[in-house]
Amino acid sequence: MATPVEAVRRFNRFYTRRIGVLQDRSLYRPYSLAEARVLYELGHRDAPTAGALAQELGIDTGYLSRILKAFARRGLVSAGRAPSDARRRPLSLTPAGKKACAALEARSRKEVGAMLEEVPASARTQLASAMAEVERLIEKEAPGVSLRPHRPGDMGWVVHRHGVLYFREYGWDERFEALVAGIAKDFIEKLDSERERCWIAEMGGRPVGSVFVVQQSKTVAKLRLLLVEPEARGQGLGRRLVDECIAFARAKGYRRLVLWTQSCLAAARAIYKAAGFRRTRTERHGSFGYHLTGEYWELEL
Amino acid sequence: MATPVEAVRRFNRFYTRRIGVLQDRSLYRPYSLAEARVLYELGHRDAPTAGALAQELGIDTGYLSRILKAFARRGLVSAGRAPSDARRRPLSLTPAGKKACAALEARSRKEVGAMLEEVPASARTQLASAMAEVERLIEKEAPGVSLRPHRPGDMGWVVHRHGVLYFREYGWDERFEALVAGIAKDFIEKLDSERERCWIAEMGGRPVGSVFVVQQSKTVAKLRLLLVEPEARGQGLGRRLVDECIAFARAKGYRRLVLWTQSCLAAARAIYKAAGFRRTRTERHGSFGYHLTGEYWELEL
DNA sequence: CTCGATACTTGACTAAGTCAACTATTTAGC
DNA sequence: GCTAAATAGTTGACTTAGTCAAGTATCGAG
Repeated sequence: MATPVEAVRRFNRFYTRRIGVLQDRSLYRPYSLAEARVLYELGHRDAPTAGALAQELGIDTGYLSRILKAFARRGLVSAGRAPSDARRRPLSLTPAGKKACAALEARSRKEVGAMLEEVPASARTQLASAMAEVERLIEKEAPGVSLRPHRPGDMGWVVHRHGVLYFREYGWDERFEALVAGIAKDFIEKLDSERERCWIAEMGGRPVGSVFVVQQSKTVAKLRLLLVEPEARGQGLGRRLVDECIAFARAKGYRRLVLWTQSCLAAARAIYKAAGFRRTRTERHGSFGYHLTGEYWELEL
Repeated sequence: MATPVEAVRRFNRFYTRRIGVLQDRSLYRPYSLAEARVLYELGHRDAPTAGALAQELGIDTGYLSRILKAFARRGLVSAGRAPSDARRRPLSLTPAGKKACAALEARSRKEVGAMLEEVPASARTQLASAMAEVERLIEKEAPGVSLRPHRPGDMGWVVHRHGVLYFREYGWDERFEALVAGIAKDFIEKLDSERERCWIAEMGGRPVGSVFVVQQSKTVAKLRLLLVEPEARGQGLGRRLVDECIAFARAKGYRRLVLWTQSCLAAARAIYKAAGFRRTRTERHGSFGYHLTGEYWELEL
């Protein structure tokens, strides 16, 4: 795959062409593309001023002024007056303007619909969500991360991502993934929902992290399957997940929170250490195709 | 989420604006956007004719002719002559033209790079792949489906998608997902790679289906976890996966291929039936939050 | 009340893009 | 091999789109 810069440039070329095709002049008749965009904005916002429109659409104010004048002449828009500032002229569509806007929209919808006919039906929603993703990624700040309890599909996600990431980052083979699958299975089948819990971290509607607390004995809880996706790292999510577990274990009256990890998992170990865990024991073992050193950590609550 | 048509329209508005910003006139100086696009194409294709360029870029031939003439005057392009057809004039950049093209590209790269600075680093590759996906979905036919053996991450994917899809389509809760996780775990841990197998169906680089064959006894193989993603349905993939299993079971000398399914899974049952399986027994049970009728099917090999 | 912004308009212009008619050549039909 | 239709590209005459800077009206701060 090319670098992001090249990928974006490629996409720009592609979409410039595509928009050119989609925005054939004749589609907007009797309006120009700029006019059509203005009409659209007027139909979808609440009495904007000329300046706001110019900024939103990125067009010259002089040009816009002329377009609006032409619209006014044709009886499509009427300019009110702002109560507080007589320079501002809040614009709104007249009934005729609304009709023109609706007609234009209908045509656009039809045109896009025709284009979508070419796309296999199954791919259309994929297309919609890929487009939404592009927009989200360009436009918005990284969306906030929220935690939620697990729901159907999440156990599989946890297994899947453990499998992929530990293979990619440490080379661990499917046996590790199978271990995780077993833990996930047991979690669901033996779940005591009063004393055990799973948190899924979500960012922009997709999971980016997980952690589990399960009961090891009446007084000892065990933290398991802490995972943070690469794209969500470096913002304290791991720590947040661990803190959630600690608070939960305390609230439920456990006396100790324990966990098992590997010496090579530096990021996770740093989190445990910072959260107050102590290493109690280490143990060499050969698993998932490697020689590993397992570590037992615990935290008195 | 809106309909695909609305989503595409929204994206068009969004990207029109974005491209407008990105394609500020001054960026291409001393060329116009159209000139820059022509220059780019000239630099990246092998002696195209004017007609080919016009078609590729979707611009008027007359306009293009003028642009090319201006380029020729500035010594950026030279038109050769096609050996077979004297009307065609294969175009190529002179060294000066190549230099101009490279300069333009460098500027574009810099500009896009600056824009990408605003996007969190972790999101950049996501952006690139979302863009590639949009392009792929619009442009290309649905890519072909291929089968491959499993690799790390696949077991989790199988669990995940079973969890999500059976919940969405039939309401089955996490206990079903846990059952699948157990099957996946056992598959890896007890795998006899000579007599057992998993196939993952891939479309455009992402998994869209699965099926497993495991050994039940020396002479009996069992087909499990047949799954086809909604986007890949309706093109015989389910049948293809089942056929793969049958061929494998035959090749390995099994005498019978059996499977367990549910009466409500109409699509799967139809596939089994068409492949020659017979139902041998049914059994009511309550699982995953529903009253279900399990069915045992088998095929003499 | 004055000065410097702000919101919008206007005049004068250039660049961009379109359309149809034109030349030169090729291809297909007879 | 000649002619008509088709194709590749060019040109002239035009419209539209977009820019820039100067202009008017109004506002807010001192």
